[in-house]
Amino acid sequence: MASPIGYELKRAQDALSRAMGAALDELGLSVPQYATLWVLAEAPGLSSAELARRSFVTAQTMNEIICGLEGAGLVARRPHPGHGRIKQAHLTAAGRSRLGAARRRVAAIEARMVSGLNPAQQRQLSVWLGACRINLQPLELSRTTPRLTP
Amino acid sequence: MASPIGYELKRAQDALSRAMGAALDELGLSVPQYATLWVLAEAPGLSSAELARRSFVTAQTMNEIICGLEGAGLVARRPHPGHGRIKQAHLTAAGRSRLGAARRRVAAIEARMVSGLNPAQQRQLSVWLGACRINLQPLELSRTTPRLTP
DNA sequence: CCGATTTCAGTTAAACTGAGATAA
DNA sequence: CTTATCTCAGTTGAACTGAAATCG
Repeated sequence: MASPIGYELKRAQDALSRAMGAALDELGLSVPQYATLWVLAEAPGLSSAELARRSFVTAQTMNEIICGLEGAGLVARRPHPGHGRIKQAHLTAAGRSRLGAARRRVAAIEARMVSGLNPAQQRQLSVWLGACRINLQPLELSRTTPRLTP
Repeated sequence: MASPIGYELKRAQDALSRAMGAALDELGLSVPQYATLWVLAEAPGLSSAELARRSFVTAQTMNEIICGLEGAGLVARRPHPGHGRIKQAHLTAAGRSRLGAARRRVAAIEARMVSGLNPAQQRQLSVWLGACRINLQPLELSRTTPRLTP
């Protein structure tokens, strides 16, 4: 057990998180904000609650993230037509532009991170990481998808 | 860019961190405390400052971790003979026993995490993760090893 | 005086739980 | 009445910076 795989995983993610944080900070974005813009670009009109579910955080946490983005003018929210309580979020023009800049920076960092691996190896690494996550999920499956055990 | 590798990395580490946190919590340990016990078992007698360097945190953060471990009776510290200010930390009998129990739980979690991979693939994954970390380091190299640019 | 170690105090980022108001 | 959404308020864990005391 010279250097456990969990240790390598944590160190690698720490390094990525730091690099992304520094790059996004220059754009006035936090990592959670970037992640939320990313989800919202692919699924416009989601509610805060739905965004929270897809990002694996609580509704309160997502509310804080969304409020920050709204205050910065990157996201706008409108009441759902015919369902007054729900607020649908979507990117503003500024939000799309900022996300584009952030994407480019993050893509450059990720490219540097896997620069020693060829495309097939990069795919393999991604697949293995996905398998690791899934292997660990069962124990907390009831927390993230409570609907399966009603 | 369907599912970026950085996303997979973060999700996998999140899952591992949650699983470890839950398992260690039952033993009254936090993840940083476990990591410190681990380092200390392999290098007894280290000072807080040296432990901080090896764990990539500030001396203040390590002080908090060590004080927690000392208060729980898992670590004891004695003044360095002939160097009054330095306190050398080492595991107590209780600390060694607790670390053993924690190790077994963590090993079980890591084994489950990579359960779909054969030993060669596990080694490959570990190597790639190490490469990812190193590829990201140069930009913050001056922070973790300031001695290289005096 | 300088450098390293320890430690007190305050702060931050990012999550959390609790609780309340509202709408379907 | 129940359930889901949104949001205010407080808390937590784990990091950080600043600053002070001590030792060699």
